Amino acid sequence: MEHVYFHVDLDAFFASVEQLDHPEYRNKPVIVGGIPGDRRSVVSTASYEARKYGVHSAMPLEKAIKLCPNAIFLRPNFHRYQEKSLQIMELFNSFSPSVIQISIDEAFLDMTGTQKLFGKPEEVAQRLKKEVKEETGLTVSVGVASTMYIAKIASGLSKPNGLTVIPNGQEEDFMLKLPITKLWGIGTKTQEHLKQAGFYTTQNIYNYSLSGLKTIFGNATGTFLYNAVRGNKELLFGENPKSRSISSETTFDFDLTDLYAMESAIMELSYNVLFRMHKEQVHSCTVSIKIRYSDFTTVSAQSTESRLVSSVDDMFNRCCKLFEKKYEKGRGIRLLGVSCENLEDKDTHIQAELFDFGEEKKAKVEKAIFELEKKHPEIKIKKARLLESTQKRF
DNA sequence: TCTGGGGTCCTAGGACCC
DNA sequence: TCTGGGGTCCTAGGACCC
Repeated sequence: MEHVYFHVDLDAFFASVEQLDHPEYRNKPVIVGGIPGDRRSVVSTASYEARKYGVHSAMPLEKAIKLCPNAIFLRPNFHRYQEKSLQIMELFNSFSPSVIQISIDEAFLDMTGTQKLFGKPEEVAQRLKKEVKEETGLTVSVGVASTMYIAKIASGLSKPNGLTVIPNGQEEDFMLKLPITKLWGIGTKTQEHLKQAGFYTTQNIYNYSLSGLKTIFGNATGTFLYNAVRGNKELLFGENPKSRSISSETTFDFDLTDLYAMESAIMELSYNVLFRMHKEQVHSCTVSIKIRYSDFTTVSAQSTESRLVSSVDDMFNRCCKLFEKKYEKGRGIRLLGVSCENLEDKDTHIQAELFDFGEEKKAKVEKAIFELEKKHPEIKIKKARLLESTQKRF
C-alpha cells in the first residue's frame, strides 16, 4: 500500500500564541526571545509581521531591535506554549492513530489507509487546518507526501497557512527540482562543504555515486544525501529507540571568573536536572558538563560510574570533579551546562542496591522536596546548595 | 550583532579483549 | 621484542534540528 504522511507545522508558534492571548499584539511585529536590555538573548520566534524586517529565529536580540525597534518584545512563556501544543497534538490524534511529534510545534501524521474512512488526503488536510483554526485559533502549514522526509520539506514551502501536496510518483522529480539549500538535515557546514566540492544542485548530487558521496562527506552524510535526492523511502526516522538525556545550561550575562560563582551555578544546574529526572521517573549513571569560554570555544567532559546518580549532591560532586579536570584556571566562562545521559526508566533497576551507603536517606529527603515543589510550584524552595552545607572546594 | 536552551546523532581515537 | 585484525565500549567534539 502507498504510504501517506502529513507533516503539520504550526506557523510562528510562540509568537502566534502571544497574539492569540493578547489581541492587542495582533497584526503587529512580535518578537519572542527577550526584552530590550536582556543581554545575550536571541530571537526564539518572530511573527510574520516582524519577519518582514528581516528578523528571524536565532538572531541576536540586539540585532532584532535594530532591525525592528517598534516590535513587541517578549520573554518566552514555555508553560503556555506547552499547554497549547498539547491541545493541538490531541486534535491530531483524532485524525490519525499514529502521530509522531517531533518538537513542540510539529508532528507527522501517518494517514496511510485512512482514505476510505476520511477522504482524499488533500481534503483531509484542509479539514485539519480548519479544525485547528477553529479549536485553537492558530494556523498550520501542511505537507502531504508518501515519505515523511518529503512531507517535511513540502510543509515548509507554503508557509504560513499553507498546504503542499506531492503526488505519488513525483518524489524524485520533486527532489531534483528542489534548491539544494532546502535539503532538511543539511546545515550550514555541509552546505559549505557541498559548494566547495562542486555540488550546486540536487541533480549534481544525484549524478554522483554512493561510494563517491561517502568518500567526500563520510558514511552517514554520504548515504543520507544519496537517498535524499532520490526521495527514497528508507529515509525514515522516529522508529529506532533513542538514547535519552536531560540537560540544563545557562549563559551568564557577564562571564564568570570567580570559582565560587561557577560552583554555585553547577549546583543550581544539577538541581534542575535532578528535579526533571524525578518528575519523569528516570535515572542514570552518566553525567557530563559543558564549559563555554569567553571566546566561545566549548569543551565537555563526561563520566560513567557503576552507581546511579542518587541526589543533587551526588550529581554536584560528580560534576565538580569533571569541572576541576577540564577547567583551565583563569579563563572567563560564558556558559555552564550539566546533563545526565543514557537515561533509563526507574523501574528497570532495583534502586536501593545501587545506592551508596548513606545516600538513601538523602535521596528520600530530596524526593519529598521535589514532590512538594511539583505540587506547589509557587513555593520555590531554596536552591539545593542550601539543602546541605557545601564547603568551598577550590 | 557577537552568537539561547533543549535535544539527537555521528565520528574518530583510545582502551581493552581475543 | 617492534608487532595483525576485528569487535566493542567509552569519550570528546561537532553537526544539526526546533
